[in-house]
Amino acid sequence: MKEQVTIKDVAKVAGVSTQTISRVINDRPDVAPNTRARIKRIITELRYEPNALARGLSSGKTNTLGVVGFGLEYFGPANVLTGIEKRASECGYSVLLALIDQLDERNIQQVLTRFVTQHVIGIIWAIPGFSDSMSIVEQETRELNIPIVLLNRSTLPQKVVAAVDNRTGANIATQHLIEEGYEHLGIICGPLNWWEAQERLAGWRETMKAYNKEDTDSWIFEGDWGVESGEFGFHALYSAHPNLDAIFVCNDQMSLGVIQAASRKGLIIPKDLGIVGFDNIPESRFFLPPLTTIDQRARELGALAVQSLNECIQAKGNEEQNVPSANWIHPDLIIRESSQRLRV
Amino acid sequence: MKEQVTIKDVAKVAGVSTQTISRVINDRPDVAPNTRARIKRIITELRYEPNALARGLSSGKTNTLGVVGFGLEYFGPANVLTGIEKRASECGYSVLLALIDQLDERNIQQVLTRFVTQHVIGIIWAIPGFSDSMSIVEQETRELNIPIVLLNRSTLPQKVVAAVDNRTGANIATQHLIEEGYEHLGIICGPLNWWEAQERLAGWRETMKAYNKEDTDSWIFEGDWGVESGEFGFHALYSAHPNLDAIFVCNDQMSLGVIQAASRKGLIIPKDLGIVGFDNIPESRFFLPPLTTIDQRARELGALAVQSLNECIQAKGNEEQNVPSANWIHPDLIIRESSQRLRV
DNA sequence: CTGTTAGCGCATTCAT
DNA sequence: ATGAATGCGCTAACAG
Repeated sequence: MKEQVTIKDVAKVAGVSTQTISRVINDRPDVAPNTRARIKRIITELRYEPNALARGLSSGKTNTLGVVGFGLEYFGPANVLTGIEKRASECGYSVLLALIDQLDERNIQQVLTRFVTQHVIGIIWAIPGFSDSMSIVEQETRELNIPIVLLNRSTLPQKVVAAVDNRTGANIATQHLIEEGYEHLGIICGPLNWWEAQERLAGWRETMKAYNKEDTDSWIFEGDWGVESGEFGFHALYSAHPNLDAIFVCNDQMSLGVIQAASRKGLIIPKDLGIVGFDNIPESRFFLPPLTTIDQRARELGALAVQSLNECIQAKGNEEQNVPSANWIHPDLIIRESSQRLRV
Repeated sequence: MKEQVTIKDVAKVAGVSTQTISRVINDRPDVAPNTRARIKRIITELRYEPNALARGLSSGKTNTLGVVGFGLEYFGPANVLTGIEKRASECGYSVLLALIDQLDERNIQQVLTRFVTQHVIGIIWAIPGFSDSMSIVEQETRELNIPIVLLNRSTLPQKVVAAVDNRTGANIATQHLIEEGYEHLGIICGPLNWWEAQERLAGWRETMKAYNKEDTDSWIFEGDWGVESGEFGFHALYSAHPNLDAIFVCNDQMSLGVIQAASRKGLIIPKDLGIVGFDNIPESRFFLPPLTTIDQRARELGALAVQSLNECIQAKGNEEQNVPSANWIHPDLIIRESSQRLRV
């Protein structure tokens, strides 16, 4: 039973008061240089580690961030979390993780309560923005008085949001297809109660309009992010429009379904059908053919979230000014074979 | 600025001492039923939530688990973490997450120190067992006096390990191929400094031997889990053994590489080449052809880890008996088209 | 069944 | 530049 070394033990050995030790471990300026050095030496010798609980209780501040996550089995969310953890630990924060699968009020309250009792100093809400859940989240977090950053959702008054610029991503993808010479473009989008799916669809529409391709409604298929819905989507669009020659597929899983369904129909990709996906999952590079796709840079989104949260935390110390803002990650187009008609 | 409601406030309103409140929130038996009910009512009315920091400091125990993870961008680890978080929150634990990418001594110490200062009540070490890192981990965690469960690695004296039974998984996979009538089996395994890769190879060898297929060394290719190494592996094995008719590929990513390389060579799967993978990633169901694979049940492994840890924690309270043990998850064979020669 | 006393390890506020 | 006193919110140990 290794007894814990406390600030008192260090003080006793150093022959000073506990306050001085406290000053040293908090890097306060008002300690004599040689005293500080001596104390630091003793601290390492004794292997003293400050008790985070006591610190938190006494100061009213912890160095713990609460992170609410969703769907870690998917590539994007898992990478966001990785980015969050990395940057957080770089900033000296610990990460308290809560995963949610159902966004009902009870779950949300439970998670937030846990965070409050643990006195996290900030919260990152890394849950996809479902249109039907906005109000609950907003309501529950409003009274919290803990800085919070929301990820990948529409902006909210008084809230800080960090997100991938899905709309621009869709612009880039669509434009790329058009510039490769494809003329009859469809889209297979995600479930439209997801903010991300809405944005990608909107971006596609914008670009289509910019190229004078209006009247696009019958060229839209709403999938569910799964491989199978890519297959369904392809069949639906292709049978409605036999002249279909390109599809912007709003994630890589569904793209896989499209590739397979189209190949079975005898279509050659990219000659007969151009495809651009979204996500850049590791496998997409090895699809047949390799998939052109949009890289979300999810890890960087995670880092950005911590960054933004950190600013809120600092700002809170200075003034009671919780600067609401939106911070965007600009996605990248990764060009591979599935969209390159010109090169064939 | 919402002031925190404390146990004192509740006590004052209830007209009792803080001790009684403490007893109620800790579900101690020695409180009069109606007093308890009254206090509970007041607690909800006042929206009182106990301060976890104060509790931890005072009692010397927290309800926080430390989890060290690795490679969340892969399906297995992400699912293990999901399983951990779910079961942990069911058991009333909070999860403190630390991610590591490099297993050097500094990183390990840093993570463990963070956990110690936060006074976690148990640790789950969800890092793949690399043969070269065993000693460090063992050494660093030996003095810790915090219950710890290690995941997916060889057993260690005095330590609790929870793992997928990779060897049996490989047995099942290999046996399945043989029973489907394949005769000339190769294996593409993972990096052999991974415990999991070693076990799968060992399982394959066991079964091969059981079917009187000895002298297998030239039928082994060591990959790196990536899609490309599946391609390499196939080419290497196929050129060395043109009569190769089946491969046990030790993860699904590499299986994808094999499928593609073999298809390009004109081989028909499963007629000319049978393939069994490992992991059961969501995409594997949609490979061409759909992949027969071993499901690790990673989520259940995560749950099992929490379970085991919980037992350690309880045991520690009762006696100083830290029962070392090994807890196994039995993997499942998922039969799909890629291995079914008989049905063709 | 309930209350009193003491203290967990540290930071804050005032001294000096 | 350093120290003494006080309290953060809660629980443990004892008393009654």
